[in-house]
Amino acid sequence: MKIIINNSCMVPIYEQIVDQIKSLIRRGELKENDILPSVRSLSRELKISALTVKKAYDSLEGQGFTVTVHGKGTYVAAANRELLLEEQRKELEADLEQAIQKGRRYGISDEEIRSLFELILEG
Amino acid sequence: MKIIINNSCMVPIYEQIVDQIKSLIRRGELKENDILPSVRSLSRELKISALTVKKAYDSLEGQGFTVTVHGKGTYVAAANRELLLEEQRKELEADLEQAIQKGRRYGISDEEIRSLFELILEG
Amino acid sequence: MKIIINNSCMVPIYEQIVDQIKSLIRRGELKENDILPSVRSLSRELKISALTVKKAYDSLEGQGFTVTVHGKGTYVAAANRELLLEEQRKELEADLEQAIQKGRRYGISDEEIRSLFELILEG
Amino acid sequence: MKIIINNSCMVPIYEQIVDQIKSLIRRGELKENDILPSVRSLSRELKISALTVKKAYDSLEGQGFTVTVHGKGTYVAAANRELLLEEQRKELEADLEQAIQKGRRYGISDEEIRSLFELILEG
DNA sequence: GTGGTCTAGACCACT
DNA sequence: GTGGTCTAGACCACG
Repeated sequence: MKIIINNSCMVPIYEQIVDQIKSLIRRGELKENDILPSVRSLSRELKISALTVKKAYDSLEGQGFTVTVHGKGTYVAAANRELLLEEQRKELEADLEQAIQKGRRYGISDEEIRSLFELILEG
Repeated sequence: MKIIINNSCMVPIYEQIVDQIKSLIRRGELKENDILPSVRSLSRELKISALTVKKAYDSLEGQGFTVTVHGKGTYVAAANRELLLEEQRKELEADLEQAIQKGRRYGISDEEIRSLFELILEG
Repeated sequence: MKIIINNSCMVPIYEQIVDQIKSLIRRGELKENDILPSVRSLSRELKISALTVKKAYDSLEGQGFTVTVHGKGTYVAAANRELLLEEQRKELEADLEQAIQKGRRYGISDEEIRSLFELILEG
Repeated sequence: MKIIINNSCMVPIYEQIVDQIKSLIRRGELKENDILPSVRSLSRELKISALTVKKAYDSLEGQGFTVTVHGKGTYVAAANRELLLEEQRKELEADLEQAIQKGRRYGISDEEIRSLFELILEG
């Protein structure tokens, strides 16, 4: 589990965990019936509160991506990777569209928006 | 002052006010030395607490967009177009960066992100 | 009455009026039994609210520098110019001392404080 | 945290808190990454509203002296000595300027003001 | 009338 | 537990 927490960005930690586990499932690095690290071990590994990891796992289970078996652990559910991919793509699309619309409301030209985008993407 | 409060979204009310007043300044609907509605009248109009409006006005003043005169009112500050443009550009940059980072967390390649971006921008 | 209002500084307008009339009395430009401009005329002249002028006159009367005769006007009281001078000097002394002490608390050297003072006085 | 609130003076409570925390940082009693008392605990300790403490903390963060992490607490920011020194110098400058202006409003000559200043500084 | 401060308590999100 | 927002109402100072 190579999960990276960015404490300085404004995305909540539990959401970063959810996003990255979804990504691992989509890419096939986590397959159906694979077991996730325990709440405690992951919290130790990431040096964050166990409650935060728990919140992420709860969210994943609520969305149907995992199944928790009491006393045993949390397992990857029978996931529809295609569906997941489509969902994530749509989420990204929505975010990008919202950003672009905001830029246009601000009177920033499409050319400027594009160059800004490329600047960030290239790093 | 046509300010619209969306209570159902997660953006704080005072921030919605700040954004919309900035927008009015940018679009020239509020000009230098124009007076903003009083804290109390706007709070009455929007049916929200006066403190919430005050918080918005404090934020605007802190960012240099307005000047408050005790006992008189809050006025649009001078020479803020440049400031506003820079500010908005940074805001757009932050939004784009966040979207890109989310895409990467989802394991979507930069190429895919770029093509999605172009699709939205062109479409 | 050459009273100058500085709207941009943080001293309340009514206090500026009080200070300057005290100064006129001290310098002998306003003598015992001289009549002050009416509230209305001074408010017109300074382009400020009549209530603000009234507040200044009330303050002066409260401190014993003027006497108001209903229906006639406001007159300079039998003033003790020496006393006034001493009072104002002490007030200035207190302000300067407080500023110097604050600077020292901040760890700023006397030399720096002095050069800052000279800069402001000359500038 | 030995913060003392003076209810009888006209300086707002939140500003007194801001000033004293800045002072603690300047004197090194609060170092980089130190955590400030929580809003609630300080409000309990000082027997004031939590909102008042929050306003002080917001001000400190706005001025770059602290960093607030949601759900964790408020921490002393890095590299603020320079900032603080500049800030304090400006504060002293404002106080001195105000004193000088008051002296001039009182009709006291610059020479008199200077000699008074020197008297206090040397004395 | 205006803005400035403060209270006491509520509900929410994050850890 | 933490901070973040919001309310409804109070009192003060300035114009």
